Amino acid sequence: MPPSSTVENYLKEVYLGVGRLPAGATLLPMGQLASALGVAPGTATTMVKALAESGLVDYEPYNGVRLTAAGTRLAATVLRRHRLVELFLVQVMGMRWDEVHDDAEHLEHVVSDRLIDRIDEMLGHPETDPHGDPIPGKEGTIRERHFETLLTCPVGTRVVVARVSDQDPVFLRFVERHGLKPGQVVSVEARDEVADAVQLRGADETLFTLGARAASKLLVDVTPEAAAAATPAAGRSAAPRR
Amino acid sequence: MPPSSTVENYLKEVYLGVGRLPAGATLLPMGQLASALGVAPGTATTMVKALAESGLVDYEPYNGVRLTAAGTRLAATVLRRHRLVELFLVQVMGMRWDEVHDDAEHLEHVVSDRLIDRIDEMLGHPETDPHGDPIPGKEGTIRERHFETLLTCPVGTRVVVARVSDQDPVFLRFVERHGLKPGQVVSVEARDEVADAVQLRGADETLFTLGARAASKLLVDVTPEAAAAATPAAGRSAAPRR
DNA sequence: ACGGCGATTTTGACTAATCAAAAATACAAC
DNA sequence: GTTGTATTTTTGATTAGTCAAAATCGCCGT
Repeated sequence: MPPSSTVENYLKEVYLGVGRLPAGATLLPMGQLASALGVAPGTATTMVKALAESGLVDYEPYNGVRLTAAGTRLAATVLRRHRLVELFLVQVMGMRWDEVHDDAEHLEHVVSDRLIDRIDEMLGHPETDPHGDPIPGKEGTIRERHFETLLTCPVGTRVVVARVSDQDPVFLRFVERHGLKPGQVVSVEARDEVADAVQLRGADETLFTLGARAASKLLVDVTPEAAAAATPAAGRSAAPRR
Repeated sequence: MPPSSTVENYLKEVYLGVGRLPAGATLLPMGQLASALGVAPGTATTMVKALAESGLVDYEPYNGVRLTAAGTRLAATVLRRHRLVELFLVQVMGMRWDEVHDDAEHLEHVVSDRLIDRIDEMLGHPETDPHGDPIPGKEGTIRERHFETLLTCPVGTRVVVARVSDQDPVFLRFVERHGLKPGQVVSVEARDEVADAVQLRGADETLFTLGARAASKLLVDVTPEAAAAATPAAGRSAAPRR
C-alpha cells in the first residue's frame, strides 16, 4: 500500500520535469519523462496510465502528464527526503556535495518518517539542500523561489549564487573550484552574446569565463539584501544563507 | 547484477537460521526459512533453487539449505551494513535501541560502500551493535563468540550481559528497565528448574525473576576479565566493553 | 489538404517474486 | 511393512515493471 520506489521516482520526475518546462507549459511530454527515468517510452506510457488510475497524475494522451494535488504531495515528500538526506550526508557525514546524489537517490525511498524528522531536527529545519534546492515542508509544501541565472541577470552587479541546477559531479567540482557554491558571491563583469559566454569575477578577485550552457545552470539572487547578507562571511561556507 | 534486496534477505536469514540450529545440524529446513522470511514454503523452495544455481547456497532437497563460501561473504556484508546502521542510529542519531531494527532492515539494502565505511569510521570501527551482535569485518569475516545464557551460566556469579538475541521492542524495553543491556552486570542468585525461572540481582541491588524463555535470550560473559572490565563503569552505558 | 516524420501508444513477451493448492516425499508409529 | 502426518516440492497463476518493435497519431511544411 505504500507507494513503490518506482512510483515515487515517476512522481518525482514528473514534478522536476514540469518545473523545467518552458514558461506557460504545464504538461510534461512522455518522451522527456521516459528519458529522465531511463526507461523506454512505452514503459512510461503504461506506468503513467496506472498513476492516472490512482489519481496521482493527470494524463492527456499524446499531450503529456502533470501531477494532481495528491501526486504533488507525494512528490514533495520524496523530494523532502532526498534533499534532507543530501544535506545530512554533507553536513553530518562529512561527504562532499558532489558525491551525495547517488546515495540520496536510494535512501529517499527507505528512510522512515521517524528518521527523516530526526534528520530535519538535527539540521535545524533547513530550507535548502547543498545545491540550493528548496526542501519541502513536512506537509508537502514547497515554495519555489524564482531566480535569475548568470545568463539573465544584470551585468555589472554582485550577485549571490542561490542554486546549482546540475547534479553532475564534474560540474559540481568545477563550480566549487571557482567559488560558485550557493551562498558565495560573484560579479558579472560582462556578457558576450556572440561568444556565447559570461565574464565573471570571483570573491577572490580572479577572473574567469563561463559558457552560456554552464552559466544558465547557476541561479543567482540579485537582491541587494542577499548581497549584503552574503558579503561578510563570503569565503568557503557550505550552507547558503537565508 | 548487484544482488536484489530479496536475495540479500534470503542469504541473511539462512545465515541467522543456521546459527540458531541445534548443535550439530548445519542445514536449515525450508519451513524455517520460509517463516523467517514471511513467505509461503513453495516460494522459499523456488528461490533457494535459484540461489543454488548462482552458487550462493548448497541446497539438499527435503533436507534444507546452507550457505556456500560466496553466500556467507554476501550474508556477512548485509549483516555488517545492518548492524553498523543500527549502532549508528543509536549512537549518532540518538534513537532508542528498541526502535532501530525496522529502519536498519530497509537501510541495509541501500547504503553504499562509501557511506557504510564512513559510518564505520565515525563509530570507531565498533565490534558489536547495540544488541551485542558482532559486526562482520569489511571483508566478510565474522567472529562469533560463544556465550553462556542466563539459563546455563553458573549460579552465584556476577556476569556481564554480552548479547540480547531478540529484537522485539517490548522485550528490549523490558531488558533496559532491568539493567540488562549489553555491558551491564547482573548476579545470578538462584535457578529453579521446577519453576522454570531464574532469580537475578541487578547492578542496583534490586531482585527480580526471569522465566526460562526470557533468560535464554540473554547471552552473558562469565569470564572474570569481563566482570572486572565492566564493573567500574557499570551504570547506563550503551556500548558493550571489549 | 496531403505527405511524411517524430513522438506516442499498443502489442506481445519477458523476468523476478510471489501465492494457493495439489502432488510427492520422509519418516515415525504401529 | 504399511500407513498417517507433517514437511516439502510442484504446478499454475498473478502482479509489478520492463523492453523491442509495430502501429498510430499529431502536426509541420509545402
